[in-house]
Amino acid sequence: MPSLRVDPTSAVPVFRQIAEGMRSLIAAGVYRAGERVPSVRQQAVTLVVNPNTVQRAYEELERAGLLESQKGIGMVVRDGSRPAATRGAAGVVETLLADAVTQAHAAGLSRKLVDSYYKTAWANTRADVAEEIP
Amino acid sequence: MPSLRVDPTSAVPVFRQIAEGMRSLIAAGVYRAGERVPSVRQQAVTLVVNPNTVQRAYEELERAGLLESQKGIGMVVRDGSRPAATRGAAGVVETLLADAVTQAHAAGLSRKLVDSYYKTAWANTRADVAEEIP
Amino acid sequence: MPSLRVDPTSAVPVFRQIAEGMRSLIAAGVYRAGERVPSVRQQAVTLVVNPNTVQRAYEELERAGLLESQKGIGMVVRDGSRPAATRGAAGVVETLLADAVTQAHAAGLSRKLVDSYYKTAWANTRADVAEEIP
Amino acid sequence: MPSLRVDPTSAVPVFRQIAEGMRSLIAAGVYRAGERVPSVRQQAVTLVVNPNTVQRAYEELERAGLLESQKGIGMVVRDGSRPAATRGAAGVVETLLADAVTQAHAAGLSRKLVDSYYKTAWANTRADVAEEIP
DNA sequence: GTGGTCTAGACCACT
DNA sequence: GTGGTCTAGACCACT
Repeated sequence: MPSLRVDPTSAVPVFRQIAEGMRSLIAAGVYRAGERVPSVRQQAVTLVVNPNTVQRAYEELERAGLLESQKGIGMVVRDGSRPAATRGAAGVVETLLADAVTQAHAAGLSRKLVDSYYKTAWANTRADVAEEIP
Repeated sequence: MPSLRVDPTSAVPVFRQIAEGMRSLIAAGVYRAGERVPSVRQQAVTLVVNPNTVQRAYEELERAGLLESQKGIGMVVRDGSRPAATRGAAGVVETLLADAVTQAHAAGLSRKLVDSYYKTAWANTRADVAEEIP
Repeated sequence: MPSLRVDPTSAVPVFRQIAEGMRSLIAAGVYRAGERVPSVRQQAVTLVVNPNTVQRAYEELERAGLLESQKGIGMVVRDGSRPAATRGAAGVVETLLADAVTQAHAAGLSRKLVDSYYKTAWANTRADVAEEIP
Repeated sequence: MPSLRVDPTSAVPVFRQIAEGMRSLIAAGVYRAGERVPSVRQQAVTLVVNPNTVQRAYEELERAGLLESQKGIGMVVRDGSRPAATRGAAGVVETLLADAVTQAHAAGLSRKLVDSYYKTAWANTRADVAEEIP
């Protein structure tokens, strides 16, 4: 089961990590249209983070049209948000790959070496999944 | 010739962008052992950045053993720094690719789509080079 | 017949929207002295709102002297409440207009432009009425 | 000289009052393209408000494309932001007027009475200006 | 000094 | 309990 984790030492702000992580979970269909996502406080406990930080992440997702807040109820996934979430995640992945390739090229790394990193990354991902299944 | 650029809007601190950019240039052989790198002030003017920021980047490279300061001369590339720089750049690229693949997997993106992004990234890099040659 | 509606996304608290809406209906003579207003539960269903929220609005109207609760009957419009309701609504309208004009003036909008907005607002109101008559 | 004030008792969040107030000042040409606006901390002292609240207002203006943050320097008015600010302020004024007229109509207030409020609002604004000139 | 992020903790409206 | 707003105060990167 995909889960949300946060790296407090990363240069990427924690609230953005949470927003992007939730977006991935929506893209993956873990949270579906009309369903509630974990409440601000609950999520804060899970991620060991201040509620305000989660709040900020959820606000960003609301502005992006993926979530909608219902007074006294909680945050709910909006209709049609899955394709939008997928597009957003795809954009991030595309940018990361472009950055990686640009840096590799600038440092004169061989295509062969970088290809091997790319393949290994996929292999490790599958391995993670495999470990979780049994 | 690959050049150093900085994105002030990025989440990655500018001093780190400079340090990693310089490291790539060393890895690529643009700056060779015994050669001087641009002075802090010169570099600051070129990158439209505060000298303190460049200073900090150079300190990081000194700690990493890639540069050393020679009195009255300036910062000089240390002997044997090229393979170290290459290893460092390779590590960053490896991490970026791993992040990209992990996020792609979390969002349920198809391997096929992500492969296409990866190939396009390489194609764009070559196109850039081609443009720069004439 | 003018009806009561509530905008849950507004910055104005829902309970206040309800209180002011009811006051307008009293001012307009839709609810007359001695008559019952919709029960808390009924109103809550109509407005798709929690009964507590309606309750709070009715309490506010009670404190304002427009409604009184009669045991076994429900909330009833008090004698002489119509002029008071009209004065209250007039005060709100006066404040809104003052705010609008103050903000227009602060932003340097021309009197001509703001006059046109004001006239259009009246025209739209009449159009709404016309639509409702047939 | 137009100044920025905040009403902490209003239902409108303070950070939005600040954002809209600053937008009016940009629309009025008090802050011009390329100029710095008061720093977050300075503004917070002036308005007797927490810096985070000002920060949030400035973020909203940044998202709206009116301000731009320059690292270590401060928030600067973006090129071409004046017409955008004017349009934004006009929209708010239009909405306030529409609300006022709708509520007046719902309460059965006479057009004559509401017109007199509207005219008085303009008269008061001019009076304020007159008071400030000598 | 300037903006950006985060924590800790409080109060409010609404369910 | 749920989200929304706000204060007080801290640390970071950058000028």
